[in-house]
Amino acid sequence: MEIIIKNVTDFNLKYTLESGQSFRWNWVDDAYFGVVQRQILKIQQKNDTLIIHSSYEQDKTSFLTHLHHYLDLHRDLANILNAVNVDAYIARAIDMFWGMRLLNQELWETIASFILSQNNNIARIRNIIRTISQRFGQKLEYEGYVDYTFPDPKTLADAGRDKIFDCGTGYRASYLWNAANNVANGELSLDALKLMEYGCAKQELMKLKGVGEKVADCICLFSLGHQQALPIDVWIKRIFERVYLRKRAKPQEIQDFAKNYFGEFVGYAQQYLFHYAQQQPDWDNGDHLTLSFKHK
DNA sequence: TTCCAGGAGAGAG
DNA sequence: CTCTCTCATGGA
Repeated sequence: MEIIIKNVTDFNLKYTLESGQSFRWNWVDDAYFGVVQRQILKIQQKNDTLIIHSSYEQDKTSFLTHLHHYLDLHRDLANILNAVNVDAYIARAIDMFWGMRLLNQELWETIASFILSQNNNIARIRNIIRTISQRFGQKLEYEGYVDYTFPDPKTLADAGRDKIFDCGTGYRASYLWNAANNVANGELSLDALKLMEYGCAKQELMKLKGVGEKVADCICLFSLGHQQALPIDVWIKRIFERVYLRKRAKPQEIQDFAKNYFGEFVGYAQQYLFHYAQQQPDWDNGDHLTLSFKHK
């Protein structure tokens, strides 16, 4: 089917799909291809119009509803960015990547992806996830583009640790296999997780081996829609130590400062800072905080 | 060759 | 509680 969404405000497809929160989108010729809801999606943006093609052919209304949710289009981004735009440093990040949104991705795939992300780089994470999907997922084809669903927990549990290791997952293989078993046997309920508050969901996720504070926060932010989650990876740690706190800081200190400084949408602030720092660190611009124009 | 990547677990102190 | 070491892998 084809879906045209017009008058999309404050949305940038490229920044949203290439900001390190999803590992599954591929740019081919003039469009992004990916897998959502076990269907291939082809998405293009022309100014304020989204052109979406999919192999999915049933129930257009519910598909459209899910698409809005997935792309985070139901939120008032301008309001959010205005709230976190409290100094000249993040102002540059916001200005440069205006329209970047936090996705609401499928939960199990997000759990698995960020278990695999630890002590790893984005390019290699993408390769590993592609390999796992190719070997254990279901093959899909649309307009000549071939991709694979991410395998469900039971499939990975049945495959075994060694087969997961063979996908290049390294020491994380046992973590992923363990998580797959926990979900498959009902010890961890994905449906229950979706209903929990942020703190409760994070705590529940951290019961999984291989899921610590940072990975749990990624899952909360990139799948469960908890905008107050602040994943602290090496980049975010560097930003807060060099730009904001100007000293070595433990994760909890950064959490406390950031929550107070940026407020309830700190997760969105984090995404802009992360993407900005990756492309143009600009660490030692010491005058940015004295130029602070909104923060009291 | 060594270092690094959207870290976390285990052990020592 | 905090600090340190280790865990596979591939690209720079």
